[in-house]
Amino acid sequence: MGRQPCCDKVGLKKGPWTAEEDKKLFNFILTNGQCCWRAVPKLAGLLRCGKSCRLRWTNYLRPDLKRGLLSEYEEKMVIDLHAQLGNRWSKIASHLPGRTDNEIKNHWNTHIKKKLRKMGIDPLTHKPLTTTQEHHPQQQQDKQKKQAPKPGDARSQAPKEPEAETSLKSTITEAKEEEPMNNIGIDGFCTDEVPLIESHEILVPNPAPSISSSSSSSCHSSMFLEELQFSDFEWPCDDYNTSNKELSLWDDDFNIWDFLSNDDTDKKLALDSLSSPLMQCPRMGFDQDSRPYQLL
DNA sequence: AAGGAAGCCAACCGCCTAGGC
DNA sequence: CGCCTAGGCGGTTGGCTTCCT
Repeated sequence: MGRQPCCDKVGLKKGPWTAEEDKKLFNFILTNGQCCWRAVPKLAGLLRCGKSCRLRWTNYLRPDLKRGLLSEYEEKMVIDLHAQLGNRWSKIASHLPGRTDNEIKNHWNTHIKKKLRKMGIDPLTHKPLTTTQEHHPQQQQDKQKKQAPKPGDARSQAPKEPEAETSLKSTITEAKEEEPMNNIGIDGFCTDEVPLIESHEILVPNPAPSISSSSSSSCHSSMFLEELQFSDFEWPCDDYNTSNKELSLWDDDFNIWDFLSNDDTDKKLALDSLSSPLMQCPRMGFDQDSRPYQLL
């Protein structure tokens, strides 16, 4: 017996998300947080399956996502991490704040693989290609696939977790040292400044002592959450195309960090609540000076 | 300029695993 | 222990864009 589908597929919408759907999902998650994805579409008034909603949120709507091409530094990180972790995209993504596993996987398949081959490096093994490999890369890949333990698994290609994690730190440190100072983020928020904090080290800063911990309540900022729902914000509905490039949440017209930048502590508090367990969005938070930081 | 080919990437599918109940 | 769900993953698809002829 197979598993039950994640949802009743009859009458559910598939394909590209519309601006309206995005808005519904975004607002729903903002007000209710992430919980029980199966129930989300129903409660949010969407004709989508829960899995689709989850993917849309994690891959596109999450406020802490970076958009755009991977920087050279990020590419280098991906290559290094891939050499150590194999095709464990989520693990790799967890070391690149604001990037999703899908995004990294796509970038790997479309850009990095080619780049490495061009450089004479086998993207699978990260070792120099032999002459025959260079001439028949695809053939070689197929061969390697057949020799590989069992599909699925990339997991088996990679060394076991602890070793990988240990050697990883040196690689990351190394890569960080080489990173040029060219990726100052919006409003001076530099992604380089993102502390590499383990999950157990995550603290939820509370800039305004008078307000209870963001993790304990979601209601203290409800009015600001309302504001965060962008009720006045113009969502490009009609001409919203499938590649979603017009969606301006993160583009020049509107950026979540821009939204934070105008020294409005209340807004920051509201968004702080988004980084609380309620939102289960542990990559985002604010430091003592109310400067945003992202967590791994 | 037009049309086909190639590239890109969001989204989906099916399967697996982990964890909660 | 078994069931269910979320999350993770590899592989794939399909629509849009860009490139090439």
